[in-house]
Amino acid sequence: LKIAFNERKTIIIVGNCWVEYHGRASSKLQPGERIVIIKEDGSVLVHRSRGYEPVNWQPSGCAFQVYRDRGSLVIKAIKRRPHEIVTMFFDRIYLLSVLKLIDEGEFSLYASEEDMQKAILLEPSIIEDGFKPIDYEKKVEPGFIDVYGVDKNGRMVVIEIKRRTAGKDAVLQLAKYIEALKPIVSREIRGILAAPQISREARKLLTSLGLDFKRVDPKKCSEILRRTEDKKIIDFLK
Amino acid sequence: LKIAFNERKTIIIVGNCWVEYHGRASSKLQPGERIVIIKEDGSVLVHRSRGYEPVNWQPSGCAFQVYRDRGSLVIKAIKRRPHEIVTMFFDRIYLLSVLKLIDEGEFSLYASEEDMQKAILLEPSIIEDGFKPIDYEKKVEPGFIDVYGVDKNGRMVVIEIKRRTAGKDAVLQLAKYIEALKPIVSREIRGILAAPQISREARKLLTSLGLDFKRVDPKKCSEILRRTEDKKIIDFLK
DNA sequence: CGCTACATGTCGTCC
DNA sequence: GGACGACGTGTAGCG
Repeated sequence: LKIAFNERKTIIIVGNCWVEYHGRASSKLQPGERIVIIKEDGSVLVHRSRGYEPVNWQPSGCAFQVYRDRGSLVIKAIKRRPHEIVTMFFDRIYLLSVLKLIDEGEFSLYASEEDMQKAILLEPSIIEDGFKPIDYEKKVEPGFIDVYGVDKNGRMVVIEIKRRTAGKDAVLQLAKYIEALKPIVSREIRGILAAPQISREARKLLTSLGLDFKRVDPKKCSEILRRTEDKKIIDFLK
Repeated sequence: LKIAFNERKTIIIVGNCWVEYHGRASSKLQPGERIVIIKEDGSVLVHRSRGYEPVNWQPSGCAFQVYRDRGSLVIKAIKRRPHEIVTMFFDRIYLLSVLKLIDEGEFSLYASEEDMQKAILLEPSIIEDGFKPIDYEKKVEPGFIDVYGVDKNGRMVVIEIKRRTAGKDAVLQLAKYIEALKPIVSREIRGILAAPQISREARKLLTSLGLDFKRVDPKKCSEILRRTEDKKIIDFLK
């Protein structure tokens, strides 16, 4: 097992164990049968029989100590910054598997907020006719403006993008950016929240602040992107 | 395998697979060797050889379809609300384990934000001398106030608790609550952000809004809690 | 079911 | 290394 750690293999252990954690918080897990995965990059997962989330874990970059103590196998996973320790005690092991996984497969995700941003820049009419983007990820005092530009009447437009139902936090974020821009830009500033949906309360707040909402579907955005990528390839081949 | 699903067992599969996901977004994972866990409550995890997070997953409550297609094992995990499908294709399986995990062990976590809240209510002096809490988790228009009360001079105090370094969002949250209370409470309102630390920018914002910061350590809070629990037991035994 | 806020969130990214 | 925001965030709690 120690050799396995040194050789950076992936380890699966199923057995009866109890776990302690100390770090940003502390936790204790009483004995029970669990699945433990220790990955080659030094990440650790302790999974119970239910639930998506691990009950205990450690992100990648751990150092390990393995030893026997009164008939139990003890594995310590130690991390610096933040300093955190997960200690696992096993008294019975049902399955122990040491693997070298070969995994070069590419992972691609579509319809993220980034896709929405790209789609708006490529096809600004999904916000409104005549909208012209000027820049994106623009730093202003309170943070970054997703996209800004001018509308068909030449008014400045600030856009905040959310890939899911926009809540009040999204409205406050948009309002914050506009407030920060007001002293810099003397012209009138419009704010548009672009999201697939908006919560009732957020809508109220938005209206009271004189800002706009524009329904934008992440899926459609990713389609626009792919269509445009295809077009690029076609243009290139011409 | 189908029987295993019906009997609500926990399944571990290690093998060469590719995965598709469609739902709120879409994703594709090219072939590679991975660890797949299907739990008895219908949650699914696809783990690569690195990283804390699963590359694909499904929260609990999935329905499953299992079949063979052109020499590959196909497992579909389907979820309603939101409607999402993860499809896994295996062409080689190195390890297949069907388990019934017995896990009744209790899990307890210390030093959460809830612990901090309880500690402040039990020992208000950790905020400041003379502070008297009135209520907690109080609903106001924009959300819930963690704790509020009065200081030694009878001024109203609103407290926002954060278990880690407070950022600008925490300051805005506190400011939001105070704004909402101003029309209701005619008296002066003080706002205190209670957290182990505060970011430089958040500090500036806090000061400019005339609000206060009080350093509170989550660990110390959990100690106060346990001390007080011990005291309760001692009092009970008297 | 919608909304709100927490989380040992984790992770990327920019300064 | 700190700060900040996104995430298919997940999860619990409340109306």
